[in-house]
Amino acid sequence: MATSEKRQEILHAALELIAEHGFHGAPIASIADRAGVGAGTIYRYFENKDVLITELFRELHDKIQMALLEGYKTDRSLREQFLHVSTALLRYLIANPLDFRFLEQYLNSPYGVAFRRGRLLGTGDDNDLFRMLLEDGVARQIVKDLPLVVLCALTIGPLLAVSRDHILGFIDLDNALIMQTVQACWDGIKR
Amino acid sequence: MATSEKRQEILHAALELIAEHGFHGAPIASIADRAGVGAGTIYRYFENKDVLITELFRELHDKIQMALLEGYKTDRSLREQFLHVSTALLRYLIANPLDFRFLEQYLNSPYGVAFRRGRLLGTGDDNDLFRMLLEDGVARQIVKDLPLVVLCALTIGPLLAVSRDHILGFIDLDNALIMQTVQACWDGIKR
DNA sequence: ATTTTAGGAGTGAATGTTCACTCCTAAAAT
DNA sequence: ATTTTAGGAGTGAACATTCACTCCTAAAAT
Repeated sequence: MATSEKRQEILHAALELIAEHGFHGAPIASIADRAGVGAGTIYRYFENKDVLITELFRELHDKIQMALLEGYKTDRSLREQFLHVSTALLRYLIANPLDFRFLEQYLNSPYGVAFRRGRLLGTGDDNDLFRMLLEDGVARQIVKDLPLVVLCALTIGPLLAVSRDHILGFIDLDNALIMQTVQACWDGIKR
Repeated sequence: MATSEKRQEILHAALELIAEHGFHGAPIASIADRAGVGAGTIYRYFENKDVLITELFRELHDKIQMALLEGYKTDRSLREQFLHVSTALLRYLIANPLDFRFLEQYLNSPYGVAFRRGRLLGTGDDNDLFRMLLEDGVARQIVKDLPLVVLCALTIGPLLAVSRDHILGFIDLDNALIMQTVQACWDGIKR
């Protein structure tokens, strides 16, 4: 097995275990087992467990940003762009339930708070499509003049919540329901 | 110290520690210390840690339902009732940050999933004001005809998210912002 | 071409720590 | 005197991390 493969195996094993059983259910020993490596090997690739998990999140975040850009047209109306990105996010999350579950675990932990804090204090030029869209909408007076974090709460919040409900089997998020949900989010933030 | 006081001390100590440091930061020994009792004493009042935490949530849930009923008028329009309840929820959460932080920890853990599952499969006659309001709105065609869980996602989701942002210091949820946020939630679900 | 050597990736048993929970003693209540 | 309650040291299990060791590969020496 090549070196980079081994690294990926470890990341993937950690993702699966955390997604399936939460942080509690993902001891290093289990991650090593599932990745097919020795426990000590993990520490050749990652300084410690925290670094492993943070790195996992970073890669996932990038991957999702890429997915949101798929089919994104810069010449559409803001509303259409919002609907596109939101729909893409929902589709990604329900197509990749393991990614979603991990993301949720992460964001609802001390890791996530640190991430959010860094994000908000950042310069704003990071690659967060959602955030840019909302800021643009406020500037052009298409979206309600509310703080960015409130707009995020009104959009990303529900999107994550319905994804969870779908993955847990509480609802069946088919195409029609996805569109209705995304539209409802837009109704909430539009002027 | 009377028996019931001791029980309350234990519950309160657990609430504080979990709110401040998460489940990880609330070992039995610390809970006992903060409550001013011996570790063994806790097991005289609660079968195990799970029962203690579940009980804590149950009491908190009841307390919040009571707070939502404060000043609730049955003769107002659905919209006004929704705004009232949502505003009351926001006010309660930002006035009781420890309660909020605990609630969040709980709902985003395996406990919370179990709770939500029980809730959705239940008969619907439990004392959940929010849920009743939304169901009523759908029946009277005032609210979008979406599954109940989606409507919950569109309302409770953002409310919890902005509360968190306020408590973490990312925004200042003053009266004006509370009203705007609640109104935005309504805009999202109204027909 | 064959053997020797070096280096570093990989390992998992051992370590020290933390945890939920138990159990026995002592104090308080009856 | 007897029963009930409280306490906290003790217990074993689970955990992240370490470290002394084992390969394996590929370069160097012959």
